[in-house]
Amino acid sequence: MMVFGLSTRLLNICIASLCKSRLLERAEAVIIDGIRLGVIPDVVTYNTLLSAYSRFVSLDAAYSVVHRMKEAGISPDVITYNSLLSGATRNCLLSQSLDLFEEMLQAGIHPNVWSYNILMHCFFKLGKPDEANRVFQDILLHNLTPHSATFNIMLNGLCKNEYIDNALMLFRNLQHHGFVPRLVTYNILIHGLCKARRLGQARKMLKELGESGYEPNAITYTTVMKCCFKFKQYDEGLEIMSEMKSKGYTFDGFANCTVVAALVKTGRIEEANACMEQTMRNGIELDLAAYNTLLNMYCREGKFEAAYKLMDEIENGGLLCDKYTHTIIIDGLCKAGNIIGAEHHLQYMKMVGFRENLVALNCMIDGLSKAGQIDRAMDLYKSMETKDSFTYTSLVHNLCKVGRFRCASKLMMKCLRDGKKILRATQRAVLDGLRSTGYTDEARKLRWKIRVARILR
DNA sequence: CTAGGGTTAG
Repeated sequence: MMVFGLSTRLLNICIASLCKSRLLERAEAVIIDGIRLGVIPDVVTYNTLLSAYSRFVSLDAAYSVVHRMKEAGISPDVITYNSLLSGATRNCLLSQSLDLFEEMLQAGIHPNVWSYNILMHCFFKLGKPDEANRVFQDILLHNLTPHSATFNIMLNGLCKNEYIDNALMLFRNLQHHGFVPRLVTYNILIHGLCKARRLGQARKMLKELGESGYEPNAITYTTVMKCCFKFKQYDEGLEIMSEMKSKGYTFDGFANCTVVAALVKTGRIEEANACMEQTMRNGIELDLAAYNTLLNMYCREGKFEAAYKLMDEIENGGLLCDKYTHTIIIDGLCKAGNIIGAEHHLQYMKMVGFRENLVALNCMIDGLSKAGQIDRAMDLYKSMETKDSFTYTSLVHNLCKVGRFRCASKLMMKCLRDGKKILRATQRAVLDGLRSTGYTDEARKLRWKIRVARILR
């Protein structure tokens, strides 16, 4: 008995290590060998295997382990259910999660704090913060000791459901009761603040993070950086980028795309080049999004030959150019004043099977209007299935530039009726234009419409 | 077992 117990423990250690390295087939083989030698797998063995299948393979594969363990006469325990629950929640099979929870209760298995943690997470994913909060209260009422993850899940869920103020309040309250935030906690709140455009508070939280003795990690940096770029605070974002670099963090593929795109957008081509090269030196392979980023860089430099060559390389390397690739080329050609080339590429895009692409057409509209072909831009606009605020802003802006204020005004009214917003500067250009050319009534009418639209929104 | 993710247009 003693020998068996010990052997099963050893088996489990071995299985855990194989599972951790995702060597599931080897793990299965070891279990079979073990049985042959008389080592009986227990609930821990199956749970370990199940959790790995759920994480690395599929939920169905995890269920088949449950089936096998039941056949072997072993009853699922709370950990079995928690693994299934977290798998279902991770895969957004939320009703399945709720069913599993119910099933667990029916089977007479008492949920532990992790079961409740996952359930909370599930309710947040469902967009039901009230239900999640009820679970949170349940944890406290059932005298289950909350784990620090319990609080982090709660805070994250509140942030994701746009209850950032509640999250902050809970955070302060918890701190007051002795909760020691972890780095994750700060990252959660900083992301929430960034998303809510509260950059000042995000900055303060970043400072607090430092004062608590933590060092921002790569996640902290990329969160804040991305947020700066999103709100067009490029200098600030780039400053964070260099701070991140100076701390010795390197970019992964995702961060690299964000940074290079921002550098290109702000005309810092040299730096963009350097960044791209550094990332490649770090052994990160370029995928399609990275190629697209590089392609955009070539276009902005006017290196169209290099751009076309890169497109060939992409497709020869087994990747397929996507709508981003083609749109980047079309926009690049437009910006370089090569309208004919851009139109050709638009045709080509259609030919290789892409359906009408709003962004590509918007680029075309902008290109045509800037190249003095505003009537053709208007024709294109009329032929479009869908329009958005870019379409309107681009046309209205360029109509103003050539002094066609009444046409611009009409288009803007249509835009407002469509419920699309238009850049403030462009609105002003139309109003000023109408007034300066004597159409004060029209200006007044337009102003009224703008106000109404603002109230309705 | 919770935190960030990339690329295009005004």
